[in-house]
Amino acid sequence: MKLPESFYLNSNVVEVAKSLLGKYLFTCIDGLLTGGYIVETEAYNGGIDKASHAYGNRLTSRTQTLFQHGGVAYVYLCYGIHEMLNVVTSVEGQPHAVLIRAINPTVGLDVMQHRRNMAVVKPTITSGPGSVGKALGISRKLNGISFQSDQLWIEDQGLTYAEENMVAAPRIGVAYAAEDALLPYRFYVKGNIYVSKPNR
DNA sequence: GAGCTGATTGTCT
DNA sequence: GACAATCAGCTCG
Repeated sequence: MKLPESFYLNSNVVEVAKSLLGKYLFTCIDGLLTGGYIVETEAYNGGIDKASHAYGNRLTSRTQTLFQHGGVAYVYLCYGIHEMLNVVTSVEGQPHAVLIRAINPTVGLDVMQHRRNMAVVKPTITSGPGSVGKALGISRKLNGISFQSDQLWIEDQGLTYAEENMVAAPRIGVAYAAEDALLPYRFYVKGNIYVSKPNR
Protein backbone atom coordinates (compact mmCIF):
# COMPACT_ATOMS: atom_id res chain seq x y z
CA MET A 1 0.00 0.00 0.00
CA LYS A 2 1.24 3.48 -0.85
CA LEU A 3 2.27 5.78 1.97
CA PRO A 4 -0.55 8.29 2.59
CA GLU A 5 -0.25 11.97 1.87
CA SER A 6 -0.10 12.62 5.63
CA PHE A 7 3.25 10.80 5.91
CA TYR A 8 4.91 13.53 3.84
CA LEU A 9 3.35 16.47 5.68
CA ASN A 10 5.41 15.95 8.85
CA SER A 11 7.27 19.21 9.49
CA ASN A 12 10.23 17.36 11.06
CA VAL A 13 12.25 16.43 7.97
CA VAL A 14 14.92 14.61 10.00
CA GLU A 15 12.23 12.34 11.42
CA VAL A 16 10.91 11.60 7.93
CA ALA A 17 14.41 10.85 6.62
CA LYS A 18 14.90 8.29 9.36
CA SER A 19 11.48 6.70 8.97
CA LEU A 20 12.01 6.26 5.21
CA LEU A 21 14.63 3.58 5.94
CA GLY A 22 13.04 0.24 5.05
CA LYS A 23 10.25 1.79 2.97
CA TYR A 24 9.85 0.47 -0.59
CA LEU A 25 10.44 2.91 -3.44
CA PHE A 26 9.05 2.05 -6.88
CA THR A 27 9.09 3.61 -10.31
CA CYS A 28 7.16 2.53 -13.38
CA ILE A 29 8.81 4.32 -16.30
CA ASP A 30 8.03 3.38 -19.90
CA GLY A 31 6.01 0.47 -18.53
CA LEU A 32 9.01 -0.99 -16.70
CA LEU A 33 8.59 -1.63 -12.96
CA THR A 34 11.68 -1.20 -10.78
CA GLY A 35 12.15 -0.72 -7.06
CA GLY A 36 13.51 -1.78 -3.72
CA TYR A 37 13.69 -0.69 -0.13
CA ILE A 38 15.47 2.47 0.98
CA VAL A 39 18.66 1.95 2.99
CA GLU A 40 20.23 5.42 2.96
CA THR A 41 18.78 8.96 3.13
CA GLU A 42 19.80 12.52 3.93
CA ALA A 43 17.62 15.31 5.34
CA TYR A 44 17.80 18.87 4.00
CA ASN A 45 16.27 21.19 6.54
CA GLY A 46 14.70 23.97 4.53
CA GLY A 47 15.68 27.62 4.46
CA ILE A 48 17.98 27.46 7.50
CA ASP A 49 20.20 24.65 6.16
CA LYS A 50 23.29 25.91 4.35
CA ALA A 51 23.57 22.61 2.47
CA SER A 52 20.09 23.04 0.97
CA HIS A 53 19.50 24.55 -2.43
CA ALA A 54 16.78 26.59 -0.78
CA TYR A 55 19.04 28.07 1.93
CA GLY A 56 17.81 31.52 2.86
CA ASN A 57 14.49 30.63 1.19
CA ARG A 58 16.11 31.17 -2.20
CA LEU A 59 13.35 30.76 -4.76
CA THR A 60 14.38 30.00 -8.36
CA SER A 61 12.93 27.96 -11.19
CA ARG A 62 14.97 25.05 -9.92
CA THR A 63 14.10 25.30 -6.21
CA GLN A 64 10.41 26.15 -6.55
CA THR A 65 9.58 22.44 -6.36
CA LEU A 66 11.10 22.36 -2.86
CA PHE A 67 8.52 24.90 -1.68
CA GLN A 68 5.56 22.75 -2.69
CA HIS A 69 3.56 20.75 -0.15
CA GLY A 70 5.00 17.42 0.99
CA GLY A 71 4.56 14.31 -1.14
CA VAL A 72 6.04 15.43 -4.46
CA ALA A 73 9.42 14.61 -6.03
CA TYR A 74 12.28 17.08 -6.44
CA VAL A 75 14.59 15.90 -9.22
CA TYR A 76 17.62 17.94 -10.21
CA LEU A 77 20.79 17.60 -12.23
CA CYS A 78 24.11 17.51 -10.38
CA TYR A 79 27.53 17.92 -12.00
CA GLY A 80 25.74 18.05 -15.34
CA ILE A 81 25.35 14.28 -15.34
CA HIS A 82 23.46 12.84 -12.40
CA GLU A 83 19.72 13.07 -11.80
CA MET A 84 18.99 12.97 -8.09
CA LEU A 85 15.70 12.08 -6.43
CA ASN A 86 14.41 13.89 -3.34
CA VAL A 87 11.19 13.50 -1.39
CA VAL A 88 9.67 16.91 -0.61
CA THR A 89 8.16 17.04 2.88
CA SER A 90 6.27 19.37 5.21
CA VAL A 91 3.71 21.99 4.27
CA GLU A 92 3.77 24.33 1.30
CA GLY A 93 6.29 27.15 1.72
CA GLN A 94 8.74 25.08 3.79
CA PRO A 95 11.50 23.79 1.45
CA HIS A 96 12.18 20.54 3.29
CA ALA A 97 13.41 17.48 1.39
CA VAL A 98 14.95 14.04 1.85
CA LEU A 99 17.60 12.85 -0.61
CA ILE A 100 17.38 9.15 -1.49
CA ARG A 101 21.01 7.98 -1.50
CA ALA A 102 20.70 4.21 -1.80
CA ILE A 103 18.15 1.40 -2.12
CA ASN A 104 18.32 -2.37 -1.83
CA PRO A 105 16.81 -3.47 -5.16
CA THR A 106 14.10 -6.14 -5.15
CA VAL A 107 12.12 -5.66 -8.38
CA GLY A 108 13.27 -5.21 -11.98
CA LEU A 109 16.94 -6.07 -11.52
CA ASP A 110 17.29 -6.85 -15.22
CA VAL A 111 15.86 -3.45 -16.18
CA MET A 112 18.19 -1.62 -13.79
CA GLN A 113 21.17 -3.59 -15.03
CA HIS A 114 20.38 -2.53 -18.58
CA ARG A 115 19.87 1.13 -17.63
CA ARG A 116 23.22 1.12 -15.85
CA ASN A 117 25.02 -0.65 -18.71
CA MET A 118 26.39 -3.27 -16.34
CA ALA A 119 27.62 -6.64 -17.58
CA VAL A 120 27.07 -8.16 -14.14
CA VAL A 121 24.97 -6.97 -11.20
CA LYS A 122 27.05 -5.45 -8.44
CA PRO A 123 26.04 -3.57 -5.27
CA THR A 124 27.00 -0.28 -6.95
CA ILE A 125 23.90 -0.66 -9.15
CA THR A 126 21.82 1.38 -6.67
CA SER A 127 24.50 2.71 -4.30
CA GLY A 128 24.72 6.52 -4.26
CA PRO A 129 22.13 9.10 -5.31
CA GLY A 130 23.24 9.29 -8.95
CA SER A 131 23.13 5.52 -9.24
CA VAL A 132 19.66 5.29 -7.73
CA GLY A 133 18.37 7.88 -10.17
CA LYS A 134 19.81 6.13 -13.18
CA ALA A 135 18.77 2.61 -12.15
CA LEU A 136 15.18 3.69 -11.48
CA GLY A 137 14.91 5.67 -14.72
CA ILE A 138 14.46 8.98 -12.84
CA SER A 139 14.68 12.09 -14.99
CA ARG A 140 13.90 15.76 -14.52
CA LYS A 141 10.59 15.10 -16.26
CA LEU A 142 9.53 13.65 -12.91
CA ASN A 143 10.33 16.89 -11.08
CA GLY A 144 7.22 17.96 -9.17
CA ILE A 145 5.35 14.69 -9.69
CA SER A 146 3.25 13.32 -6.80
CA PHE A 147 4.25 10.22 -4.83
CA GLN A 148 0.61 9.16 -5.22
CA SER A 149 1.12 8.80 -9.00
CA ASP A 150 1.48 5.55 -10.89
CA GLN A 151 4.99 6.40 -12.12
CA LEU A 152 6.58 6.98 -8.73
CA TRP A 153 5.50 5.93 -5.25
CA ILE A 154 6.63 4.64 -1.85
CA GLU A 155 5.09 1.71 0.03
CA ASP A 156 5.24 0.46 3.61
CA GLN A 157 5.61 -3.31 3.47
CA GLY A 158 6.14 -3.74 7.20
CA LEU A 159 9.94 -3.69 7.17
CA THR A 160 11.33 -1.82 10.19
CA TYR A 161 14.72 -1.52 11.81
CA ALA A 162 15.64 -1.42 15.50
CA GLU A 163 17.43 1.70 16.73
CA GLU A 164 20.76 -0.12 16.96
CA ASN A 165 20.61 -1.04 13.27
CA MET A 166 20.20 2.55 12.10
CA VAL A 167 23.11 4.99 12.04
CA ALA A 168 22.98 8.81 12.05
CA ALA A 169 26.07 10.48 10.55
CA PRO A 170 27.15 13.73 8.86
CA ARG A 171 26.05 14.19 5.26
CA ILE A 172 28.20 13.48 2.21
CA GLY A 173 29.68 16.08 -0.12
CA VAL A 174 28.43 19.17 1.67
CA ALA A 175 31.66 20.53 3.17
CA TYR A 176 30.78 23.97 1.76
CA ALA A 177 27.88 24.15 4.22
CA ALA A 178 30.22 25.08 7.11
CA GLU A 179 28.81 24.13 10.52
CA ASP A 180 25.71 22.60 8.96
CA ALA A 181 27.94 20.00 7.29
CA LEU A 182 28.49 18.45 10.71
CA LEU A 183 24.83 17.84 11.49
CA PRO A 184 23.90 14.12 11.74
CA TYR A 185 21.31 14.34 8.96
CA ARG A 186 22.41 11.23 7.08
CA PHE A 187 20.75 7.95 7.99
CA TYR A 188 21.59 4.45 6.85
CA VAL A 189 21.01 0.80 7.64
CA LYS A 190 24.02 -0.63 9.42
CA GLY A 191 25.78 -3.37 7.46
CA ASN A 192 23.68 -3.12 4.27
CA ILE A 193 25.91 -3.58 1.22
CA TYR A 194 24.09 -0.94 -0.83
CA VAL A 195 24.97 1.93 1.54
CA SER A 196 27.16 4.28 -0.48
CA LYS A 197 29.99 4.92 1.97
CA PRO A 198 31.63 2.57 4.47
CA ASN A 199 29.44 1.59 7.41
CA ARG A 200 30.83 2.64 10.72
C1' DG B 1 27.86 36.67 -21.51
C1' DA B 2 32.09 34.82 -19.13
C1' DG B 3 33.71 32.23 -15.34
C1' DC B 4 33.00 29.24 -11.42
C1' DT B 5 30.89 25.51 -8.68
C1' DG B 6 28.40 21.52 -7.34
C1' DA B 7 23.71 16.91 -2.43
C1' DT B 8 28.74 12.38 -8.13
C1' DT B 9 30.53 8.50 -10.49
C1' DG B 10 33.32 5.66 -13.63
C1' DT B 11 37.78 5.01 -15.50
C1' DC B 12 42.51 5.01 -15.71
C1' DT B 13 47.14 4.96 -13.42
C1' DG C 1 44.13 8.12 -5.64
C1' DA C 2 43.53 11.53 -9.41
C1' DC C 3 40.53 13.31 -12.78
C1' DA C 4 37.28 13.93 -16.63
C1' DA C 5 32.46 14.25 -17.90
C1' DT C 6 28.97 18.05 -18.57
C1' DC C 7 25.22 21.59 -17.50
C1' DA C 8 22.19 24.67 -14.73
C1' DG C 9 22.35 28.27 -11.53
C1' DC C 10 24.77 31.94 -9.43
C1' DT C 11 27.79 36.06 -9.45
C1' DC C 12 29.64 39.66 -11.48
C1' DG C 13 30.24 42.96 -15.43
